[in-house]
Amino acid sequence: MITIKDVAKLAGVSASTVSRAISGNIPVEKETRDKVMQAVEELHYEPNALAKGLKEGKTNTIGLIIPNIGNHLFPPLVKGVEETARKSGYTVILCNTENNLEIEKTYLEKMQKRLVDGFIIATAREKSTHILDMEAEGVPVVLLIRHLGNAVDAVILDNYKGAYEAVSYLLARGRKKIAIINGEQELSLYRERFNGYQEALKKAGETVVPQLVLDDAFGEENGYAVMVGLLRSGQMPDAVFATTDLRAIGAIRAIKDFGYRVPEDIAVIGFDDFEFTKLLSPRLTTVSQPLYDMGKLAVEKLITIMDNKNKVTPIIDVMEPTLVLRDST
Amino acid sequence: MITIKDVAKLAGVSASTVSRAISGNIPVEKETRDKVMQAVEELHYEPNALAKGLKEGKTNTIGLIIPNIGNHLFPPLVKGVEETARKSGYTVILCNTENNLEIEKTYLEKMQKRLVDGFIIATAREKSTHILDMEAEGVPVVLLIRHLGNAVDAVILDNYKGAYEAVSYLLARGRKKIAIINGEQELSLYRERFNGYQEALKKAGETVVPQLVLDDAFGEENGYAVMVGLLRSGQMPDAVFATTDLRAIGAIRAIKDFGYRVPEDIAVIGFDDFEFTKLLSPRLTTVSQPLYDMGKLAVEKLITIMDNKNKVTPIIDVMEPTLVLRDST
DNA sequence: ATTGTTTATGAAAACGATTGCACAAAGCAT
DNA sequence: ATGCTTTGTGCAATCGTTTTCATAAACAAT
Repeated sequence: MITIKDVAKLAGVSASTVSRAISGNIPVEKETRDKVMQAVEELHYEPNALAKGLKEGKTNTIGLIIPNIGNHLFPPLVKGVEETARKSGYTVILCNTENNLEIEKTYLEKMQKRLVDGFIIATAREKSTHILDMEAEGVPVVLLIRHLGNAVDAVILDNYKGAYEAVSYLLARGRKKIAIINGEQELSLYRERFNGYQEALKKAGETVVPQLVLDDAFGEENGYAVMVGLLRSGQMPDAVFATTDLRAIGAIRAIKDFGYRVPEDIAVIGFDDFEFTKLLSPRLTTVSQPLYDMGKLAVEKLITIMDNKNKVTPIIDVMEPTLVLRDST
Repeated sequence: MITIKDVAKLAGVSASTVSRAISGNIPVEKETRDKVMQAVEELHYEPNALAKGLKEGKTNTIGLIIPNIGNHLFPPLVKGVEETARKSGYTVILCNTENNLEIEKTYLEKMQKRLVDGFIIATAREKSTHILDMEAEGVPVVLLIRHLGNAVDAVILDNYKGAYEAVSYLLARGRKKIAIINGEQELSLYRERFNGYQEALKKAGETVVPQLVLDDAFGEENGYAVMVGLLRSGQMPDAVFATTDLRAIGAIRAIKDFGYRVPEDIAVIGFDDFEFTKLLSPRLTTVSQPLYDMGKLAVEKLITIMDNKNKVTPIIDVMEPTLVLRDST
């Protein structure tokens, strides 16, 4: 491996001078600088990132913690993070936790001690004392797609608004009996989506009918199962608001299996706007999250935090969803 | 930050002893070890990864270079890599190159100097002297989904076989006029898929009719465009072999737009088995790549290479595709 | 000519870990 | 009891940087 000393020797100067010539922070005579640069070229010298990091107490690396890269939500998010980080001179270490708290903790602990300058965490747990601890210790952290009250900086979506607009749209188109297929109530994002649903109905003078509120576990399969249950029950809705595209797709499959048409008999709206959602037939109307931009913003916030030594109070940035109209409504 | 010296002081021993007690490689008296461990606990000491890496010349980190995490091919691959690496005590740094050679080179250069112990590269360029250079310099590298002749270790798919089996299946079901929607001929994987197509036809006594060979740029849009062109030309195929699921989906859209039925009038087979492919209607018959396993194998190979100081000749591992039968044939 | 500044450079001390070497204490054989 | 090995520990060097401090040279001001 070629070190700074090799360069120094070839250029006929000391290691310190090489360091100064390269960094440019401290003035070096033009002539010596040229000699150094030439030696650098000649030897293809690249400074050892480890030594540099050790000395400077900084690695220009950030850790990105996500539950599952296989979930279609995350690739755009990761892309936004990665791209923005790269453009600012940061490298990102991707950590996939499999939604396993132990793995998450291990990752955080392992990297905290100077492999990484800060974290972006996108694992959607509600209570996370270990993250609060990190924040308290002064480790730079930004949450993504989740928040821990106002205790930690975060970039989240206005879930309430997304749901409110989706349901309002259905109501405006004359739909009355609107079912909701929702997710785990422990997650605030699903509670908020439910609130949006509820408020939109209330505003229109409708009431929430309990039989049309379907709580679901996860994914396409369950969307299907739950929708089948509803159709069997005799309660025939004229629209479905699914809090996830996957649930919407499952619901559509069930509706078709029962011989009904989408959107003529039952309109369906999803949530997330997974990329492939526009390849389906009917193309899915859905609430779109600006995932790429959210990833981008999270990095920008994190960099600000890392640069600012003196801690300021956390800010929660709330991004706006967009209702994307397609053929399922 | 808590260092080994803090632990040493608290335990009343020297830093060296702490190091030895922790690593366990060198015997330490039971009693002192206990004292050390207790101090470690008490202070929540975690060794500084940078200092350790600098001293040992090893970081237990691998770099994973991919063109675009947004492409559905990559999440399963990344997952396979990440999970296997983690289980072996490695951390992975994800690098998204946007298919941009400059970004790729920058990443490789930047990380080569000891931030990373080895690389897995999944960017599908044919000529890559920079990678050959790395290999020559002794940097551990494994290629994934691509290969550079026999010069560099690689994990690839038997593209020929996948295509051969897909087309043979269509032929066995009585289809005769089989079109192929293919990708850039500069990429060997598409050349191989074409060869498989060609051979299957030949074996069945059919010949390749040039009008049915469609070369395409990329994605769903182009699959659609190219298929429209074919249907307009009056050449009516009874089956389509698309070398990518996205192309297949585009083709199906075109076929439907022309009022034909899939699979009754025209059967369609894709390639890749993107996860959402089974959510479409009709559910797509396709050639599945064992992406997760390929990522896994790549890591295993890389670790072997990194452990083995003495270089052995590169091995190209060829994985088997599987034909997944669904409703589009 | 003398002193005081400025400027460019090198030597050396960090950063936090590991490890070869030296040495003391303990164990064993004679 | 003496010498020889074994065992456990500390000291100091090392990894490749950056940066403080000191010094020498160049220059300006008296």
